[in-house]
Amino acid sequence: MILKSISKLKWIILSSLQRSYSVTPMAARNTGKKSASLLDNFTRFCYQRDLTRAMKAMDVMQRHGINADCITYAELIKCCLAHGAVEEGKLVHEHVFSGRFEPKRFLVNIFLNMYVKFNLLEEAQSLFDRMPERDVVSWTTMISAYCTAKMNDKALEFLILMLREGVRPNMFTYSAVLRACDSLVNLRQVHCGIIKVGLESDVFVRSALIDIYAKWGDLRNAVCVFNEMVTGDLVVWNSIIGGFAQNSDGDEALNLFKRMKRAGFSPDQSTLTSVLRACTGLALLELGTQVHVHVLKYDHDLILNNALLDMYCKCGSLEDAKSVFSRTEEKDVISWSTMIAGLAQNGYSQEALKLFESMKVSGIKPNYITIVGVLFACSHAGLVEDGWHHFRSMKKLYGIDPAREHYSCMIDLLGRAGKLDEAMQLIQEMPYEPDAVAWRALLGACKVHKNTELAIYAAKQVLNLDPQDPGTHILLSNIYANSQKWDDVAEVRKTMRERGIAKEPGCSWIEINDEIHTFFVGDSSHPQIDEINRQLKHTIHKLAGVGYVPDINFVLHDLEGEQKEDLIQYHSEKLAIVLGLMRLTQGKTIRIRKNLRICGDCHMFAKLTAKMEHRTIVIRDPIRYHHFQDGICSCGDYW
DNA sequence: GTAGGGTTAG
Repeated sequence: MILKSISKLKWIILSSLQRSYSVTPMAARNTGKKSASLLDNFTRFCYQRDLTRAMKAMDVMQRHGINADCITYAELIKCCLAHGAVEEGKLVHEHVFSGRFEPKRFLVNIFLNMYVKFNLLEEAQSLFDRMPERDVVSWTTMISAYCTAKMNDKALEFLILMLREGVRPNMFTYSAVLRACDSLVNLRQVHCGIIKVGLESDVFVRSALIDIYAKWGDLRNAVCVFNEMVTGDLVVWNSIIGGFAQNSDGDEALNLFKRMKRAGFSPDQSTLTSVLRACTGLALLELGTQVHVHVLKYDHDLILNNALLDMYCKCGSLEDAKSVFSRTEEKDVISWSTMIAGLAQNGYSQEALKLFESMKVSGIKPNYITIVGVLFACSHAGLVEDGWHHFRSMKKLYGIDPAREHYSCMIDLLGRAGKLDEAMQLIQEMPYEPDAVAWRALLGACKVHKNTELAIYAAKQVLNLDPQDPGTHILLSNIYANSQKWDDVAEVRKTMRERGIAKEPGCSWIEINDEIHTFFVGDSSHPQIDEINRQLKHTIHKLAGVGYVPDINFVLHDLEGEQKEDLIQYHSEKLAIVLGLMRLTQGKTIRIRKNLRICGDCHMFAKLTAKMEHRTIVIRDPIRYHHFQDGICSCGDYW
């Protein structure tokens, strides 16, 4: 009833205005005044970002056939974008295009951009197709849209089309289109184009180039682009630091971070996230904790907090991780997955599984990475049935198809439980071609459960898929040696020589008072090495009293590639443990990071030392975490 | 009016 009255009233006003418009000059002047005030109001509402009133004013203008200027409409679109008002945006589009009013090209570009921002790619494309003239902004908007939609081919095709139409791409176009380069080949082609038009020095283009080279693992070229930096820019620094951090070169990421600070730049959220990632990779808890202080400034940055959480988890500092996790108010799937995997990797399987239940209660949907963490937890707790349950129901409950990674987890789980036949069966039945990860999982199981025959088979499969893997070559050679198959040993060594595969030297490092102490096997370069050796002998002697016998039969467990003549007592982690005992105050956890898998003897050494010295020792190898406490290890002697 | 950098597994 009320609505009817309003529309009737509107009709009366409108018709009276229309009538008066064509009657007398005086009335026309009045109407002119009315239009002016309508326009005035409309303009004011647009600039005030008052969407509701602006839309009402536009409605009246529509009925009067009045149009504002393009700049005001542009303001209104900004207002729609700010409010996420899709329908209103469409109405403005209709209004502007409905009369005899001809919008300037920049306004059409703004509508184009609006559709892109609202994820309405089809509408954007249709508007683009109808544009009589398309300038560099129109093309760039479309290219950027296709990049965001990960339609790389389309984005690159548009770059060619625009060049054909004679429109020259600018720095906006190139910084956008670089994201679409999905191989080093097309990246180099686009890079050539950029150099040709002299846009390589633009900071936006430069950071995009560095980023995409790093994403394709070509750090050499990323550094080349970076080194030509003429003007400084934080994002360019962040691109190169992030590039190294993401490519597992934490050392170089941290070096660059120091250089960045010397160059006078203050780190922002993105820098700190990459620095934390570098700390995570290197297991540098002290440095990571120092970064935490700077993170406090960005309390609500979820990405940064997730990186911090992961750093504490991967550095084995679960108390800090839990504290960061509980203080994170708006947890997302990554926060939950990180914490679940962190607990599982550090040996707290039951807690991890409980947290998974809490996650579901909280309403956050697990993703495939979450499930990897859950299966990992089941595997470590020996929960074969629970593992099968999660694996079999993941599709039904969470809509996630089991991926290779999930199969590898299940192979690990079955293998760990000694069910080698079932593990092998799963490899054969999985709907994917088994990869090196799957075979390595089986190999790990064979190693622990001492199934030499299957171990040889699995190792060969790993080497078919990853022919350069030094660890597996050494392991295979050791298995043959153990079985007295000397011809086979010689064959493996020959293959390694031919393929130029060197034994990677074992290396461990420990952080003490901001200093990183690195040890290689049999290393004598450390300034305190004599004292360390004395202490090591002393510790071994004391351990002998509680039953420690150096395990020289470490064949199936020696992944170091350290031959028997290398005295196992000089394995790098032992040196690092001893330095930790000497330099870290009683009660402080000894945390060691190692580049290769820990050997059986060092594992036993760490277990007994932890018990004898009443210390917690955490050794993180490239795959597993080992928390030694009170004579036992969180890995359950399976690694 | 169009553009660049950061988080979870294996």
